[in-house]
Amino acid sequence: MRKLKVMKNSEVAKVFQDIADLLELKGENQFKIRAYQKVVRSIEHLPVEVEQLVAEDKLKGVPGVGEAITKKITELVTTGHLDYYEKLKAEFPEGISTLLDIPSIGPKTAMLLSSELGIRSADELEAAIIGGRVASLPRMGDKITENILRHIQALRRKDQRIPIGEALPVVDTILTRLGQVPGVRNLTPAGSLRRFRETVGDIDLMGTANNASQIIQTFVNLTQVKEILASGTTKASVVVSGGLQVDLRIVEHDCFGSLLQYFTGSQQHNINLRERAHRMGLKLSEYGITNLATEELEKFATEEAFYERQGLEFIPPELREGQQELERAEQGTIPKLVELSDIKGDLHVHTNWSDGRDSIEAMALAARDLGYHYLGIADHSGGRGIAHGLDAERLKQQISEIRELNQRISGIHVLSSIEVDIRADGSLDMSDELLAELDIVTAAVHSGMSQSQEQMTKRVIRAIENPNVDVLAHPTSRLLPDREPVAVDMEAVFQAALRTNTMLEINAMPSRLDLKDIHAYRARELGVKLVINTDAHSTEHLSFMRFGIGVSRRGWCQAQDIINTKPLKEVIAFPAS
DNA sequence: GCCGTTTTCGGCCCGACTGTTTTCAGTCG
Repeated sequence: MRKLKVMKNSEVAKVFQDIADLLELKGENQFKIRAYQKVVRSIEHLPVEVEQLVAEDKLKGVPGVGEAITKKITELVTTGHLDYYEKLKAEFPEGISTLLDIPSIGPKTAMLLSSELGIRSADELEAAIIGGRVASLPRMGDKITENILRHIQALRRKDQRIPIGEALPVVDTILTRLGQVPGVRNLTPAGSLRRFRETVGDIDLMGTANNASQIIQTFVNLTQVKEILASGTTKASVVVSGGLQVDLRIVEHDCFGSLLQYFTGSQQHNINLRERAHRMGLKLSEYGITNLATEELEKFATEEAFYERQGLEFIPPELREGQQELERAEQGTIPKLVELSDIKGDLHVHTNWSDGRDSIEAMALAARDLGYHYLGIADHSGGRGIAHGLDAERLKQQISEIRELNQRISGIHVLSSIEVDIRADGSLDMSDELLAELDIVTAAVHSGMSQSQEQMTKRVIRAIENPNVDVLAHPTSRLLPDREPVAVDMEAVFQAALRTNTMLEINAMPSRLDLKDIHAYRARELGVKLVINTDAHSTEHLSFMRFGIGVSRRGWCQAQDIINTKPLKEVIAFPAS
């Protein structure tokens, strides 16, 4: 029997997002619209394929999915078609919902532009504004049309979300400088950056201070500031080099907890939290908690106190995505998430033996400086010509050099490893005999990435099943922001890893973050062992570990789920068989 | 359209900003 083409979760989510947009244009009940938006976010956070849930009749367990949406999702993934959606689309001129992508344009404005002027795209809108046709419409003054033009031009410049790996260093520099201003306290990022999402749209920084104006002045005068958008007594917005917008808010100390909570989000987390509070007779806002009966406002200096007042355990920012975190906090079963300080070593770094910059010894000493107990040297195998990979002869040489180095240095143990190439047919680019001599074998796909899902899945699983392979590196081979993940059945990969006791890597390189958060979640849930590696190509890259920690925390991982939180003995002994 | 420590019906987060108003609609986070 021929299987229908698999519908990816992102594709299902897009259909429901489109439905929500169209219902907005239609002026439908806003709560119905919100129900669809909630489902979109739920699908985007799903750690398994929607198709699998449909097959197992488990859709009802997904937050925000009730009877009607269960039917629609089922129809969509089983037939590839959704009647309700097609009929809805037919009610509107094609393309009109793309107007909603322009900031400052909502459903009312989009419908007005479409019905009065027949506008269906950003380009048509721009021409209409310049031609003066838009000004004749009600509530369309000069300020509004100029604003729309600005947004259209900004969209063309592709001011979009940037990888967290680019944003975080900028933030570090700014926070270090602001931290030197006397009297400033509690400086911290908020928003998606604090939740450690893989990409961020803009950056929100928060803090408390008695002398707010002094810190605002310091902020807007930073050397990396290219443009000041706003600068007031408690808040400022700037654009830094690279086009990233950074907002700083300085607030009173006594309500910092509720403010930080509010600005950390996510939006869905806040909605769920506020609905719950409402049932308790409380109203939440960024200023604190109001008792609905007495109208009294209670303020909170810390997030811990804010959550505690609602009978909830503290929820780490990485878990605030509006999924199951409130129930867990209510039950007091929020896990103690893995932390950077739990990490005892890095099992995937490169040296100048292949495409790395530094020597084995330099990498080992840098790892020792980080407090690590061990370091795995995993240079490329020869099949990857461009990376100056090792052939059998050079690998043997490297093994003996590492042996010699371990005699000479103390405080860290260097492990002989390799990042062996998985060939197109799933065989490995190094003899089993030689692989067996290594402490750890990491395998990865670097070529033939356009294979079909069936081929790629077979290929990867064949590598996983090789008894010498301990780790599968960057399992989807995606690159942020440009290269899509390869087509591979992740559920099958997880099952194979589980069956063969093979570790899956959370590659911490900011352009990879692979496994990504929801994959880490699913793998952990199934009991697959994970390892967080930096894939460092220089000593500086060892600091990428924090990004892998962020991903694993978003996957609800504890130290016990991550192999490289364990002492050397246990790492070498894994897998037991 | 979803959902339940008040409910299978009647609610559904909350506040700020902006521009266009003369009391507020629309959008955003």
